[in-house]
Amino acid sequence: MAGRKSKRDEPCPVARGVDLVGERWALLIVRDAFDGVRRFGDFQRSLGVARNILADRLRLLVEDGILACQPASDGSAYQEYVLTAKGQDLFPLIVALRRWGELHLFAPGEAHSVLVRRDSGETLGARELALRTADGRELSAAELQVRKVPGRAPR
Amino acid sequence: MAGRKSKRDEPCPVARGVDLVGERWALLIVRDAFDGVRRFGDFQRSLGVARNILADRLRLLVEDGILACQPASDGSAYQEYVLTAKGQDLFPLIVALRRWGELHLFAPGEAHSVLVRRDSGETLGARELALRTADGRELSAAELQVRKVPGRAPR
DNA sequence: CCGTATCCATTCCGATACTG
DNA sequence: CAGTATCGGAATGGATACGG
Repeated sequence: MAGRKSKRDEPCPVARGVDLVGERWALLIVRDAFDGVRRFGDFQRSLGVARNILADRLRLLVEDGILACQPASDGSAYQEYVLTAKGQDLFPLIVALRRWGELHLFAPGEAHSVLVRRDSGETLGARELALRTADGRELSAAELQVRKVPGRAPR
Repeated sequence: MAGRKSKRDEPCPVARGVDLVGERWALLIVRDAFDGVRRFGDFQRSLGVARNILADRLRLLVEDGILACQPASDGSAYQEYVLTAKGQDLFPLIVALRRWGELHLFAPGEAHSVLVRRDSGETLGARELALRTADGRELSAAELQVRKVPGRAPR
């Protein structure tokens, strides 16, 4: 008579998204995957998560098409986990979370990891990581609004 | 000897962010707040969450400085919950999640809520909701990289 | 209408032992 | 090294009753 309620059928993309990646480990695993981590043990050491939990989360992410499970790349007889196209599309989400964290979750001057350009090494701070229209103007919450699906029950 | 481990001291802004808003209800409450929801009962009906859980999450979000608890705006003798500046800065995160959901979590042609411009009513689809540099070019994962904090134990 | 308090089931998580 | 199995404790979530 308890337990979580699935939002897989909600008409709001945010709600469905939370259902898949709104869990404490999912986004951190994806973050590590963007960082180049592929092996079970490397995820485990990087995250400090219990192995059973990690195995379960990896399985779920593969089920949801966010990670793919490949036989191996080096000689190892084991699996490696890489981002699918769907998983790679989570990049802006990770960046948005990073930006918010940089802005609000560190004391002034406190050190944190940063995004840099792979070629030039140039650091991208919060200013450069904004949500913009094609003409480079920042999108603000004030000018936007959600239009709900008409023919749906309110809940 | 179990329970969750806090990531409040991690040097990665993503990890710290997950610690605050990486929970099943937090982002949905924030989403509703962007939608103009302010009252306890309205959150409750919109989310379908148990009242004790909602009260707890609202309290946490206020503690974390994401929501502010104001005495009232109409005559009601009760509270209302509005986004602080820190909370409003979560907008790009919500949008990124929405974009990903729109792209990957709906069947072709399936209806979902959309973002529209408040003035013109123009719909903003996934194409318009990208992460861009100031000159309007999309930022891709391939060209970026995370530089970790040097003087930290790998954990 | 707005919350708080309590109860119970389920889920989550960490530690550890175990198998290949 | 890469997982699986199991256990106990903690957190989560839903229902409901209660008081302001």
